Amino acid sequence: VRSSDGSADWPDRPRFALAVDAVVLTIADDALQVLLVERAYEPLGWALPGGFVNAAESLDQAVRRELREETDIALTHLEQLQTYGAPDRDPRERVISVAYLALVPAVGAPTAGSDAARAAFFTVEAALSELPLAFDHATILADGVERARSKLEYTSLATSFCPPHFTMAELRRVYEIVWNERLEPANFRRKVLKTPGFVIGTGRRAQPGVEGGKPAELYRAGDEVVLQPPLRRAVEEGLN
Amino acid sequence: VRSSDGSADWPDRPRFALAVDAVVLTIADDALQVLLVERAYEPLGWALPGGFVNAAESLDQAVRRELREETDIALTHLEQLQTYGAPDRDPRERVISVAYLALVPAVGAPTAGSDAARAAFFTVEAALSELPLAFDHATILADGVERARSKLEYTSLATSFCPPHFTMAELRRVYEIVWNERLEPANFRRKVLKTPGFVIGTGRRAQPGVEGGKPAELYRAGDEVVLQPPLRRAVEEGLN
DNA sequence: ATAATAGTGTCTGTCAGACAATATCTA
DNA sequence: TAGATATTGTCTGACAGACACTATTAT
Repeated sequence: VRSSDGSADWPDRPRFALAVDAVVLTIADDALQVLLVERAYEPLGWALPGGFVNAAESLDQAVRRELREETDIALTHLEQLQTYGAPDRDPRERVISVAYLALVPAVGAPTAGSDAARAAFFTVEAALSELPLAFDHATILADGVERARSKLEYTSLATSFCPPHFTMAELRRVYEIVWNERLEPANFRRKVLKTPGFVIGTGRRAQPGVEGGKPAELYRAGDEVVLQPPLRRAVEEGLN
Repeated sequence: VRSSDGSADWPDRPRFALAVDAVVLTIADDALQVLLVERAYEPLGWALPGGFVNAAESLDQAVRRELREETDIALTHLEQLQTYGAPDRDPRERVISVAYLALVPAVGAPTAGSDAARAAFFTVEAALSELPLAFDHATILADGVERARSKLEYTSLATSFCPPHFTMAELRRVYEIVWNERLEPANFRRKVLKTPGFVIGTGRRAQPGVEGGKPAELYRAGDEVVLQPPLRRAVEEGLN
């Protein structure tokens, strides 16, 4: 063992191709959706957006660069997920992939930008059960969704799915969709408002829907904050 | 963007040296300790154990191989922590490091095995404040300790620090040392025993200490289980 | 008996689940 | 007005913190 390296005169260490891949989640049409791109080269099919890391850029820079080419959406949250390095995960050559989790507010089309062959949001359910995802991307996606689910429990991360101004019902809907479980509006509101910094009330109110109803107060996201104690989801179920 | 690769006829992608480094934590002398090795090559000094990944092995295999050369302790827990890839984190050449967190029961000497120049356990406090750790290993260590601290809250991971048979006081002591905070014995016991699968009672009892006292029941670790709701530590404090 | 450690019982405050009641909008 | 959604209030059970009390060992 040579604690992370040999000596300077050991240039014969193996080198690896290094990629970043992103699980970009959003909420649209009352469902949790993930951004996928259609591959232009073999193996064809749908895959997570990503690409190879350049020689001089950091991993964060690499994933932001790749996503900027995919979509012009502002990433409201980006965190490293895990690194996948099974020797045969790419059939042609060994590729190490550093996976990221990104959350974006609901938005229209993925603005198939620049050289993207095709990019589109799919429901997570469809991506995992109907599409054959390339490489080990189904595993990465499942891990990303599980990370998002569990971080909603103990952080205020859910606001990353929301637009700049949102109502309490919209925020609650995020939880209900991600957890696939119904939450009591009154109790949810109490918990969110009792957590300092989770949301910040603007004075304004939303337009009532077409059905009428009392106009809801508009909030904006606070700093990311830890919920102590956490919000709790019932049981394991749903996908993955 | 080319979804994680270009084409098969694009062999000009950059290649990177890939290392695994491990934060190996244990509890000894009433303190949280970390395994460090003394580097045999420049830059000299102490570092986390680790080494370069071979061309055909998985990341898990690589870290287990490197640790087997360091110590013959059975790893009771091993999980991937995060990947560190800042372009200048190694002064000589760019090296991507996949960091792992390992927990081992208290044990004697680190059995400086095989080609290890020198290996020893240091208290985390000393490693972070007194030693200059090589590369970004201080950051990795701090991240590993924080991961361990937070996973004690919501999983039964603490048993990984214990020998095959342990008393409730020993398990509680793990929490007190890692969190640097005193826990109420009665309440701790109630919480642990009320969580199905956290510990399994053996019929046996420990030898009373030299001071006497009622012999404590011996338990062994159950499967890793999620604490719902979690055990709670008071506030952020201590190291990191 | 006394000291020391293990283990039990119990009171109390906090908080989440359930749900009733009130407020404010549209049609 | 009725219908819909937002918001407030309240009752209750689960559970953690605090701490007194009992049990079993050594000296």
